Amino acid sequence: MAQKPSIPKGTRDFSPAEVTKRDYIFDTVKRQFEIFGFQPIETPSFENFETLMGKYGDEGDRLIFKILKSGDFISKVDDVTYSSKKSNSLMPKISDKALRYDLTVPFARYVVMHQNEIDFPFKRYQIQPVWRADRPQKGRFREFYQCDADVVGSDSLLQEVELIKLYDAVFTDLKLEGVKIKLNNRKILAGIAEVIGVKHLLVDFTVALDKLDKIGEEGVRKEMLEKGISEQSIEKLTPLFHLTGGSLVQLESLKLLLEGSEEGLKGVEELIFVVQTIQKLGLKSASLAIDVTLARGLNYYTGAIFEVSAPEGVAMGSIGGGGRYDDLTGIFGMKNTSGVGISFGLDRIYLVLEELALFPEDIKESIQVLCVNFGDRESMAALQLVSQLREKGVKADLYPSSAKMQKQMKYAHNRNVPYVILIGAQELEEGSFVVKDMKQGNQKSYSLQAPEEFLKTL
RNA sequence: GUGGUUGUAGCUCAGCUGGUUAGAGCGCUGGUUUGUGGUACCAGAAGUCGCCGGUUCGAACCCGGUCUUCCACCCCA
Repeated sequence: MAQKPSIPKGTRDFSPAEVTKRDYIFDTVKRQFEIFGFQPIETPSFENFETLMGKYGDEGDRLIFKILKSGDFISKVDDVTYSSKKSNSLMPKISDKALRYDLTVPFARYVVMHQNEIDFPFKRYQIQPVWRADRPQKGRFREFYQCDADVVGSDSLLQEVELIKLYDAVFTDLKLEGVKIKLNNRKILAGIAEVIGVKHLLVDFTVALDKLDKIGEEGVRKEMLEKGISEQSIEKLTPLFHLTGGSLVQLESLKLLLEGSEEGLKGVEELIFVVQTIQKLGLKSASLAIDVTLARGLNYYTGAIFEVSAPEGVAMGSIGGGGRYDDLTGIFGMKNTSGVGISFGLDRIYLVLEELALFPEDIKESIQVLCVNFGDRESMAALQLVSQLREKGVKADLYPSSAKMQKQMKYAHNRNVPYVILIGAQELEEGSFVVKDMKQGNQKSYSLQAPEEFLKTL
């Protein structure tokens, strides 16, 4: 009985055409990473259980894929734990490894373990798959690639500026115009919470504020009330909902609002520096804007927060994000190491490029030349020509069997092969080969002695 | 994790209130065309109706479970 093949929920196969397009994005991103001075590292696909657990909050722990221990692990669990049926206490007894959930925590682990061999500031990039036991939706998978660039060991605000320039450079190379880079600062959020007297509810406060563009001002007020924030406090936020003008104007208004909060004002100063510096340097295709409601990934960010959204008109969540974390390596015992990083959502960028038809035409070609197979004698000559072309770096192939001409032509057509070479009995006698241009439809004859004449036209 | 949604030929989908042999378009194979693809015409192959169970004389259709898809929440790339 044949088994019906299937793949797990939230995972995908990639066809040759898809891999080619994904590689185009990977290569573009990698090139810019290296141009900006980042170095690649890789870490294992699974880590020790304790390395990952507790780093992403309760919600994150739930989404981590755990790997079962080997051997007869159940028999080693004591009866009390076993009969308690509590997943939390049972988990460490049956699992001691887990699949990588993101690239940031493994990177922190890497930095701490290799601190003696690293020259700081350390700029690294990493492009590897990560796994989350999430419920899949469009653009959300259980296995997907993350693509991170981080700098550790420098608290200079120039790094924030550099990372914004890096975003711009990558999206410019990908011909993706109109990307919006949104910028905020955790210190501003903390400052606002302080000023309105809800410092202890910072997370609830920011989570609610983050939803402004989704549920509107009324929705945010309602959610804040439900989370236990008083009406008077919420009332003080009113100017926040109506910030207008350019980034610098908004930051000036924020200064007034944050009077009395040292931390908040520091956050504003930081953003003013970043915005002004970017204005001096200029951006090619992306735009930068302050968004005080931005509050993603609050777990470890301490300074700047970035989020990148697709150009207007494309229904897609964020296609990148990042921020500064002053104490990421602290959890592994290495203090006072500031880091800042950004991430590209490759799978989503792929979907956006696809929707806007921005993949270059020429990456669709699998091979440049296909030789038609006319039989044993003819194909020997064809194979020799194919070898010569390959030595010149031309992607060339010979159809493996002398199938019907129609079938071979159709194969070439379906695979988008731009040139088909014909060497039949007649050509063999004349010592020539015919090249058919599949786009134009015309064909031309060349001498087998001088294939470089054909090479010139490629 | 909560609530909802989807699943019929390789692909996109039709199939009326349960009723005999389950349909279309595209694709595929062959032919018109034995040295020429994309167009046209002709013919053909291909489906355990996601899976398991139940109701019924009878289920693609109704009911339960399960897997999958997509959506909202949660969270996030």
